[in-house]
Amino acid sequence: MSKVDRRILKSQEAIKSAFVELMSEKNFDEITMQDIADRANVGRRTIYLHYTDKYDLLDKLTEEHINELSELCELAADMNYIDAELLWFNYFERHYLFFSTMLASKGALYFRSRFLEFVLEELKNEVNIKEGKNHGEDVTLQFFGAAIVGVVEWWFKNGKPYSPQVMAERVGSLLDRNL
Amino acid sequence: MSKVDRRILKSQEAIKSAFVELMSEKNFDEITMQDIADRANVGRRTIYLHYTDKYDLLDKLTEEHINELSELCELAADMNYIDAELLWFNYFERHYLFFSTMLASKGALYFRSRFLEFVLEELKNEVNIKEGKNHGEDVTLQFFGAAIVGVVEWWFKNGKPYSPQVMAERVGSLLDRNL
DNA sequence: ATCGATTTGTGCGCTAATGCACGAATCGTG
DNA sequence: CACGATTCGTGCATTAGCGCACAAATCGAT
Repeated sequence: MSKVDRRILKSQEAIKSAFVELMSEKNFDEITMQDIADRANVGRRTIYLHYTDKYDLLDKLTEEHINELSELCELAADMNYIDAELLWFNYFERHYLFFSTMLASKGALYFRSRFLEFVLEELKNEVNIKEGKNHGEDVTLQFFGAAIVGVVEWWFKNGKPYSPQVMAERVGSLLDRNL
Repeated sequence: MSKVDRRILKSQEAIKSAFVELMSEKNFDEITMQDIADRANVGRRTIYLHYTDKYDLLDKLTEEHINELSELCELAADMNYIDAELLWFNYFERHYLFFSTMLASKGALYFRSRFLEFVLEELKNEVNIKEGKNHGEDVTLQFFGAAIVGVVEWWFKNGKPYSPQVMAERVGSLLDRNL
């Protein structure tokens, strides 16, 4: 059981938080490594101990969240859509700053496309399970993939007008009825 | 110009903040060094790099704030009592958690007595300046010293019922009228 | 295109923090 | 009082972070 040194955890957490904050204030392209270091209160030199560059930082941060969502999907394997969506929306709410910032950001389309890609992957697993609905699978996937990403974007951009519970019920029902 | 290494500043800040938080939850005597380390997310070993023990921590923290208030007194040397008190009450408000915790704490009477001692010192400077009012100087000092500490305590214990401005006006007027 | 300013990536020597271990001290219970 | 559990203070080897410096790359203005 390898325990990660606390200093590493602290530095990484500070860097990640700083990055997300800055993403809500500036375009990705405008953010410098020194900006991140200043906001994180670490040496610029330190960032390079953990990340190759800011693209690597964005990538790793994205993958972390996607891995978490993926694990939630595994947990949800035996659940109905509503309960599964509730896990997701609860997760989105807990990481509000991250998701709202990333989905809103003008200079980081990368995140949105990666998120869509992930959602499509998960949907693909679901659709394979339900045999007999193979008519235009690609189109169906893209349709619902975009719908899910879109509704999450909408939820954040509009300041979460409904609770995670309500969102889960509505999105879950839509998925149930169509997949 | 000696620049303090950022790691030292971060560790000290974390330790001090953790200590104040814990003081609002437990008696001083019940707080262990491990409690502080855990809350501060630093190694217990690290605390000893900066402080001899928890008494030293309490002492240093107290002296820091008292030094700041003392500097405000120097700034206020040419001001009337109301403006001078405003500087103090603004300071108290900015350090709300510290002062309310320390003045409320059952296990750290040390702070209250040190604060009183400091207030008495400052009052002594003021009373010396105003010649002709030497009747029962010790009694006068203790009277107003306790009054000032008491009203600050009351302010915090009652959740700051008035703004710093109002408090400064009332306390400043009382001092003006009596000293 | 040129040029000065800014940012990037990296090597490096040094310092602060880490976690472990251990004996001493203290605490709480029977 | 005895004793086990907990906390304290400290030595120590190791590691992560620091800040500096510098060359290369990039940016923005002329």
